[in-house]
Amino acid sequence: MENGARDSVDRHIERWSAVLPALDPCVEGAVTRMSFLVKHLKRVRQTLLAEHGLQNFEFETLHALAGRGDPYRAGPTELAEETRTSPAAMTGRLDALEQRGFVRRTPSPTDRRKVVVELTDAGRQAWLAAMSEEGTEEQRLMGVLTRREQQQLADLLRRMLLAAENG
Amino acid sequence: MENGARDSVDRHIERWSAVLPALDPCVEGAVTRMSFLVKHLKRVRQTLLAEHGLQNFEFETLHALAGRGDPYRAGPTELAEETRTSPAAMTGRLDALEQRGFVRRTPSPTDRRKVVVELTDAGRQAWLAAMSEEGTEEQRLMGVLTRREQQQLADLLRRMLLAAENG
DNA sequence: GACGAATATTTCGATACCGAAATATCATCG
DNA sequence: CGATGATATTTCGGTATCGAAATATTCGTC
Repeated sequence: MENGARDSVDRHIERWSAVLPALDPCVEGAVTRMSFLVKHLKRVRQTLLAEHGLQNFEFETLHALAGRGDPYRAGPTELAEETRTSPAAMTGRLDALEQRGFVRRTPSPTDRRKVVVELTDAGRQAWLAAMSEEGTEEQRLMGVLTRREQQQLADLLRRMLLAAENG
Repeated sequence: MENGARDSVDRHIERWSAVLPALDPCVEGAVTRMSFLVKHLKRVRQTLLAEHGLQNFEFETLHALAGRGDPYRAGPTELAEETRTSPAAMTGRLDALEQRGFVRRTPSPTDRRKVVVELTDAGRQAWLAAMSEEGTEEQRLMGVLTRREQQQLADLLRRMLLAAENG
């Protein structure tokens, strides 16, 4: 056995261990790999989305909004939390999306501080079109794992995320 | 059993499944959790580093340089690849670090196109000081897993990263 | 009902980042 | 040797992002 090949992070860690023996290879390795995988997926998705005339942040926002289900509505603050961005950034995102006609901003009838962001038909179509190819690279990478391993991975990450979210 | 609590991603996916049944909860869940965990760690690290007067990108660059081992030298391109940033971004990073006296840029004696970036003593001390607290949150999150599970996680991620790196 | 705290959104200034072009140097090969 | 392509780094223009301040509205409470 021990069929596994070494990746770039293994090489990193080997060097680091010589410099700082206290470093935990397990922790450092997992965290660094997550960071690299996320950056990789972001890059690939960016080029894929470009063919559909969408930016990364545009798709992410449409995705969050589409995930709300019918009717596709949410407040800017909810969307900011859902996508882990700042409220200020979400204002900029919505400005761009509204200008393209993908979302509509209307004042809330019950609370005049609030704004209701709604996905337009054009926005939903843009999301669906991008969605068709979106996820290809994710599936390719996850595809190297068995179904059971995919489940294991999701479970391990869920426990970590719970620790992150519950302070 | 089934002790596990639901996280924010589980709630996302439940909504999405109603909208788009073709969605693979396993893939989507793992990827989204990685993205959120990375963002979370970045935020926490940023506040920790601020107490040491360091920015996130400064630490990341010093970290990559320190990881080279003695003598702490590398070219801008190597550092850019190692940190998964663009060469243009690395130029900006090095400008900032050089101005603070944490790195030194000298022309390569063998190839006049190249630049040798070297960690100064001040840079190494700044890295070490930040390193003491750095990794606290990483260890807290990884700490919810057993040692064996941590190893499993690192192994699963390694296989995915290998798929990403090998086209 | 009025006043202060809390909430929701936007504006503002600053900045780290990226892609593409520019610049300079090296390597290859006829 | 000279030309062409590859490599290394920087510059440039544009932009998505952030923290903090500004603005507007609602809530709690006395």
